[in-house]
Amino acid sequence: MMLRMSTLFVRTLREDPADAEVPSHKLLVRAGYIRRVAPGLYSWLPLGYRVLRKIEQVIRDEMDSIGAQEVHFPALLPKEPYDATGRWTEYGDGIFRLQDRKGADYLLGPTHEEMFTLLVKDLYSSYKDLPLAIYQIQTKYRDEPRPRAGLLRGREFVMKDSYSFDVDDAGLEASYQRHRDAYIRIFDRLGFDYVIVKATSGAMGGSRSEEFLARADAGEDTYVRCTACDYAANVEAVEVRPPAALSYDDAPAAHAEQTPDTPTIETLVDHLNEKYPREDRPWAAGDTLKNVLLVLKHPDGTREPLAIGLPGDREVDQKRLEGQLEPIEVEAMDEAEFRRHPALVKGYIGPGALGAERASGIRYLVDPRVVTGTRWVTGADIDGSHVLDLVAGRDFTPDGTIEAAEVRDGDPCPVCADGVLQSARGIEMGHIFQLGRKYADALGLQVLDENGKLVTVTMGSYGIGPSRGVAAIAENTLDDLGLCWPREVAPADLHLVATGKEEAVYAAAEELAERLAAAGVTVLFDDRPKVSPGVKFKDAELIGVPTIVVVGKGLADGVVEVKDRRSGERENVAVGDAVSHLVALVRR
RNA sequence: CGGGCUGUGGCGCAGUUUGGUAGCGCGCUUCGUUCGGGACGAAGAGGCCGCAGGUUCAAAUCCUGUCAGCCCGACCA
Repeated sequence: MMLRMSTLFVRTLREDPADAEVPSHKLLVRAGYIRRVAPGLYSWLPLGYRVLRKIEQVIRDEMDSIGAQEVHFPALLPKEPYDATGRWTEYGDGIFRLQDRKGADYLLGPTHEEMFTLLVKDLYSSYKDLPLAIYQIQTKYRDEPRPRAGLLRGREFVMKDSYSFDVDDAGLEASYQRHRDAYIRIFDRLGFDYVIVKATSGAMGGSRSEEFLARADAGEDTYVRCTACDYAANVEAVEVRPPAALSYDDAPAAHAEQTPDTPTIETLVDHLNEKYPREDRPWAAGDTLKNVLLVLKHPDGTREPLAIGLPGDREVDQKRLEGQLEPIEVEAMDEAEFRRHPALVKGYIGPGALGAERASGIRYLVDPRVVTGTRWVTGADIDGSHVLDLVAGRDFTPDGTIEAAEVRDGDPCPVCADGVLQSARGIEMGHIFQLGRKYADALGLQVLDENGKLVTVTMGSYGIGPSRGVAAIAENTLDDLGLCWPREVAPADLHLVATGKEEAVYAAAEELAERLAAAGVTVLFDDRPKVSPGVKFKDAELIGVPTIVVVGKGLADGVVEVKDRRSGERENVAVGDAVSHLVALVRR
């Protein structure tokens, strides 16, 4: 098919839009792929919509190839199913809610686990019907607190979501693996640089979980990779490998010391080095046990205090913490709440007081590095005093451990002995996880097994964001000149530019474009008269079709110029060979 | 929700400090010249200066209020 620049509904912009910060956002607007309508809401112009549909088509192909069947739900949904799973409440301000003329509550679907589960329950009742995998490509709505970066975080976005249904865990594992393999084929075909990382399952519930991230500095996710083995994980999902418990037989008894004016870790370490110097090495922040007080906000509005103990050289990573507690939110304990626990002396909080306070409802969880036998300097619960040689497991026993400490470059790899972790940023483009029976339980999805017994179905959930994918792939592949699409998702196969003022050039270009189109190639044909060559070349580079063909001054010598958008390499091809040459190039 | 910034033709911006006929570049229209790297000349079209109220002879500009947007932090495809 042929798209003519002279009539294509597009206007390229010479300057970056003022409201865009991220490169992909700037370029998608400048090249005329999308237009902003309201925060987090974008209209698709012809070029952008073509890219979106091509991504969707790759996804469809591969989902169909593993036997997943496409269905389609409404985006406008009744409240009841979301009440049944508690998510009408859990989602809070995150969903768009509305009422019909009778006052009944509805929502614009932020995700469709409930609907899929109920649909299967509606139709199926036997183990013989399983396994089943169904999916849809749907517009989702989430009232994001802060939409940003164009398509990267919108309030309306397109999601491919699929769900697997199995009678037992082995079946779920197999379904998960099938999807994982299909995802790898999808992302390979899309032709950009991605990584698969361990992930937390987030608000959807469930256990085993992996994310597909497009590598991009503009991404919102931080992940780590091991320098030695193939371990890769979202920082939220990193599980610190706890050191072995230490013997504390020869440890001195804990002893409180005067440490006036040491409310921070830094002042404390300085004080220790001055007054209680160690023989082997100076005191360091990592020798101290810092106790941080937080408040957990449950979805139902209740607030629960929580104390976290971690090595003093690390901060609490709130995102990481919330990743594990979802849907609970976390915030720092404020002054008023602090005063309700008089045993807590700000700046000098230790496990001692936390022990006493635990009866009044403060749970005390520690970093996994705080294992039995480790010796710490920590608050004595008296202003200006700390305890030295406080031994975990002897002098205090926490309620458990929690992954709350920040992950840093250079931390040891959790799985291999040789490597250390290195971090980078990425854009979450796909997420697969084993939901288990959370939704099936909540909504009563059961089938009869071969013994005639009712069993609860186990589910997997698999998402890809095609609209975010447009931005993620753009971000991952663009260069200084503009967008630079992988062949599989480009809005056209070729960008054919006619330059010059002679009629003959346009006639030759027109004929070439028509023959290519007839051969099944999608040609974006710049047939605009009276537009200078410079403008056409700049537009072609900005729009980012992978191959640019120039019909112009070479025509006198019987050649057209074929240029690779990414490498910039150009070659002359005889006019007579152009069609076969280009068809082969595009099909490669 | 906290912090920072910004609202002026379709787009990007100046003008606001010090009130006095609303400007520049890009884009758009017409004519002519140009035609391989965002061409040139001439003539045009297009603006309740975010909104409301106030001060003043006079408000884009000062005051009060309000709304919206963007960016940075807590959410997710």
